[in-house]
Amino acid sequence: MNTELKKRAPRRKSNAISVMDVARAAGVSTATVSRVLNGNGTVAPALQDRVREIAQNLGYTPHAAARALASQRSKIIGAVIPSLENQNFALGVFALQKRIGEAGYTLLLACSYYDQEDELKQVRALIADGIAGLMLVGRSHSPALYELLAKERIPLVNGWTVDQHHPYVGFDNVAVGRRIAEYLLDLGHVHFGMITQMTQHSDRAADRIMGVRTALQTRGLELRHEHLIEMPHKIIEGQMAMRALMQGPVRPTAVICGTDLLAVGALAEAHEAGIDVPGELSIAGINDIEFSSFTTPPLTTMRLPADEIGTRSAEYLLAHIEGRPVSSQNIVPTDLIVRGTTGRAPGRG
Amino acid sequence: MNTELKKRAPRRKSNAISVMDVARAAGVSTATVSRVLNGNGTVAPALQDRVREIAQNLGYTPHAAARALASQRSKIIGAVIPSLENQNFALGVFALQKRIGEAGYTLLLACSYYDQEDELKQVRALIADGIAGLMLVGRSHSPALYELLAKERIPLVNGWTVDQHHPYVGFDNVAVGRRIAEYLLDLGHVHFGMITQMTQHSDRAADRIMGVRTALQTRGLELRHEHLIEMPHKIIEGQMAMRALMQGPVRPTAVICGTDLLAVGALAEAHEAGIDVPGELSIAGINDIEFSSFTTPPLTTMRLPADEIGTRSAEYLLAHIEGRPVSSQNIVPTDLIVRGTTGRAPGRG
DNA sequence: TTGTAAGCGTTATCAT
DNA sequence: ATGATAACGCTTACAA
Repeated sequence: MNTELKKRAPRRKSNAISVMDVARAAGVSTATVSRVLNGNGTVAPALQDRVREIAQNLGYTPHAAARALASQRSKIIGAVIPSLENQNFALGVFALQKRIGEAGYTLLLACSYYDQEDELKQVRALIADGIAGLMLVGRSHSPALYELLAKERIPLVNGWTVDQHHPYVGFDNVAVGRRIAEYLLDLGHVHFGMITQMTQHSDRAADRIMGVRTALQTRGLELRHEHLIEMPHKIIEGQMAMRALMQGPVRPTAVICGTDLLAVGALAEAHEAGIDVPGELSIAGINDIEFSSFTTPPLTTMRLPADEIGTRSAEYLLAHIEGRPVSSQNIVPTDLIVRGTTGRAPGRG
Repeated sequence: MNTELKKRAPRRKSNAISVMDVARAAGVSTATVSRVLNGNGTVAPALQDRVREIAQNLGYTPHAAARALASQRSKIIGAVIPSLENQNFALGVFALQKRIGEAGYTLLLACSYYDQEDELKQVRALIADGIAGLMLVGRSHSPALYELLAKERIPLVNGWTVDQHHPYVGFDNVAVGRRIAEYLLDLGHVHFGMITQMTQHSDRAADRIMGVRTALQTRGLELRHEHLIEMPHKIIEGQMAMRALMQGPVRPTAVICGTDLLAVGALAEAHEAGIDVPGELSIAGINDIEFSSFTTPPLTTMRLPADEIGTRSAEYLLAHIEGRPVSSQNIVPTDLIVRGTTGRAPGRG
């Protein structure tokens, strides 16, 4: 039997500073360095300071992959949003990133393009990358996705929605729809139109429609089928939708738009068509984007604090990861912002 | 000497499927599985198919951290942008994410908040996470950042700019400023104002100002000190700036805004002040955001294709990582979009 | 309190 | 063409 050591060419190593380098420089073991830098274990205060200083001077940054592999946890949080084109989500992600960054976590970001299968694929990739937590948008996700997350024990939070079965940070989109509809009903409107994003891709849009419908039904009114138009989420599509709405036999006097972006398009069409807003026609949006204060007239809308959703989602995830107690139900406040595009129904003034 | 095996409590393992599981199920070694899945090495075609199928059926996803550790490379690309509030950057990141996603990479996203030190910190974190490539915005970065990247041999691309010393995907912001100024000069304007973002935080803003200045000087004109206003990047700030501009002794007849967002604010102020645009005053933006087609009148601006910057940055990075040849200089086309907010100088019509 | 070394899930080297 | 196994950089169970 051969007892000599097998020799083998060393593998290509990164030229970065490692725990070994720090340990050697400090005259201690790698275990001690690790303990100091991770704040667990017990190391004499004086030694701690010395190790920390040496690590600092050497410019040591722990290799995240190695750490993740050894400890079976990572400092990466994932988020999958439908699209970054929607500023609402961009702002939410921005706030999320900021908050987790303060806690030493980094953000792995993916987009689902409003598709559940894509979303599942993205989540698989994020899991492979070892995320410690995940933020999603809405509550309609692939069952396989929920299973996967449960199996891997990865904390999840659904944003921009409320959810019976999973932790969430958001608001009740049904209530949002109801609220804006009730406001217009109180203004005497009877004939309603609605322009929304594709409900096929957005449980939020579907909820808002339901809210509007509910409010109308309570007053014995209804949202006529031909007065509900679903469009891709673009200003120009909002304009097209409004044009279609104004060509029907019964013209609505109040048009609720699922988002401000669509409302801006609707408003632009009213302008072009010479329709007086809010004299002849009231238009309302949902979101309160920066722009909405600067349309003419300024847009009446519902304020939905995207940044707060991001921040509180981050806080939920961090707390959950670190084992601190947190509520799984996180309602974020919404507000009706009355500006210039809404008024009493014509002839009810 | 003690020759018995040391026993030790097993460490907490993840319950995910590993190469071992696949290897066992296929009756081969882990090496073979790895070779099949990574497409290197040489494995009999029939075996390849079998292994691939088994891996598929088992739902095997390689552990990214372990892979990164063993292979010293990762499938993660990093990006640090000033802010996600700026839709321009959001769109660029969106395109970048999409393109690298198609190639099996994921996106680690961080924000610098327009601060070089923050940016350096974020890049450090991304490097620790083992990014295979990095996209930054602009060309003004901490020297330490450049050193770090060089030392770690991480490919970098600077977006939204041109750069003498580093790979870039973007356009010459000086030329953009010059172009819009020349257009207005040709319209007979002599008195110019300019509203821009804080140059302190943006080499792009500084470049655009220089471009405007250059154009004016060529015609023997100048941008007066009190006619250049730097503001945070908000619509309302654009409005404030315009108000200030209109209160001075010499009122400009043409105001160039560093971004469309500022231009929207400026336009709103002109409206409120009862100033006729473009009769009395021409206003131009830079960016061509979706909104700019829907202001009244629609905004004249420079089109800067953010999505193309993202896509081409992704392509540069991927090519570089995979050792394919690519150009380090990537100019993206910009266009003057003449719409309704600009016209001949008053009295020159 | 500190050190030793096993083990995390892969890849890549060497042997067969 | 395939298998055995060292090595990747770190954390942590256990020994000292």
